[in-house]
Amino acid sequence: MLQVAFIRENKEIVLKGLAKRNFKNAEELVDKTIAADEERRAIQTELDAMLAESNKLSKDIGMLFKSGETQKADILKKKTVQLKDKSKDLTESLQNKANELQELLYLIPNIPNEIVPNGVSADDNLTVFQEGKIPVLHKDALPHWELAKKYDIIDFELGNKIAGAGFPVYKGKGAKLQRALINYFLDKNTAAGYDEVQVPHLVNEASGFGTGQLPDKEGQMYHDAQDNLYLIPTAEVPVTNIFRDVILKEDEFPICKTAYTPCFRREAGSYGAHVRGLNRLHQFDKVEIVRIEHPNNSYKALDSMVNHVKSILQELNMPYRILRLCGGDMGFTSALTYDFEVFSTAQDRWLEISSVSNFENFQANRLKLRFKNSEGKSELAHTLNGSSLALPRVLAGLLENCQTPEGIKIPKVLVPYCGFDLIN
RNA sequence: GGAGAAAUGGCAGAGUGGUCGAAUGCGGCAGUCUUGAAAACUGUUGAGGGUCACACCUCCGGGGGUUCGAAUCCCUCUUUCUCCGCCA
Repeated sequence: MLQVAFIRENKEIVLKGLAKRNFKNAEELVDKTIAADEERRAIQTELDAMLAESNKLSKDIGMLFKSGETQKADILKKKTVQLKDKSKDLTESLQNKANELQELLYLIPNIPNEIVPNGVSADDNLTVFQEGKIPVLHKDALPHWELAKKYDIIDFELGNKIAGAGFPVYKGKGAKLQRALINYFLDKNTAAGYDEVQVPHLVNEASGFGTGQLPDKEGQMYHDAQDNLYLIPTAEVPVTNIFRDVILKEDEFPICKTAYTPCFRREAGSYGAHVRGLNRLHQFDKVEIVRIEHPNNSYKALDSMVNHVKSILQELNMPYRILRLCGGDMGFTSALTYDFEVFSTAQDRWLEISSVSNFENFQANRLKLRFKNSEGKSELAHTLNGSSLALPRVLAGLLENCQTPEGIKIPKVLVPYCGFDLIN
């Protein structure tokens, strides 16, 4: 969430940013927020004055008791009782106002970076880079869900039986290829300086709020009501929350973490051909990279993350492109996002396999993730994350693009991880 | 799951109803001394709100209560430790 002080002092910038997101009724919301903040501070000031008086009286009473002047003390007691009633009311209205303000702040998305293109939908995203040769496949080439069946490496029906749609079972070489990809990605990430961590796959409510999945994406997460825990939709949640309520020293930057986790998404409302096979799942594997950065360095860090993901796709020899998301297609919490898409030759379309974002201090504000700056003051850090990489669509692209009449040729870099170079 | 103990500032650790945002030690930072460093000495050192700046307010695991007044008493939740039970 944005800082109230920032909104108060930069209303025009905020409105301009929201306009880029095609955000409806922006000015009304911003004005309401600023008003709520002003009211909150007014109440706070009034309450503070009352408490100050009450504190002073209590001290006086203490002294009077000590010196034995109990009658005088009793008179003061009566006064404080009155004050207490009033301050109780004020405390309540302060709480209400603070909650109201909080609710309003939760509704305001992050301000897009200058270079975010205008636009309303995915069609308006800007292709900033493209690389890799799109292979010409033999005429009997198949989409990955057919290949999965043909070689018996992924069983969607079996997953249906055990859990439901969107929970595939990987078998044999398919399962091993999954494991190979995970290890390969983790090795690449750690070689690039990201510390590997293993984190919980369930998180509490505070963590959900910390990274912004709550309250706005409540319905997208699986929720265990009994213990009030959420299955993570991405490793971003537990990994970034490592730094919730943390004040870093300036020399601790940069913080670079990588984690493999399964990801769980309800994907309520998805349907159609675009969710076939591995295209959209309720459970999938992903290796994530997360960085905590000094504000001065976060965009440099974003570039380096983009280059890192590039290098992986180059090694895998996959045709891919990089999109700079437009205002209308960007996530709620992001200031700048680059999506990576792999071309799926048999489906003749691009599949999103990675999303790399700078959240600036939007998440940090909720997380209370700060650092001591050179003046010794606490300042919000910047958070970034990206997939490096999400498995299912990499696998889909790989199966489709690497198919030959003899079978699926495994990219060279993966062979040491799999122990085989052909699926047939 | 049962029984007991505990949770205080970066860390250790005092504080059981009144000038306590909190002794003391360590650590950190700044200075003195030194060619430099160490040692020693001196000072400084939590977070948030608020203010032009002060003042002032809130916070001693979370929430609630008693009281004129709570780190301190009561209730509750969470977490940690010890013992027992169960167990990959």
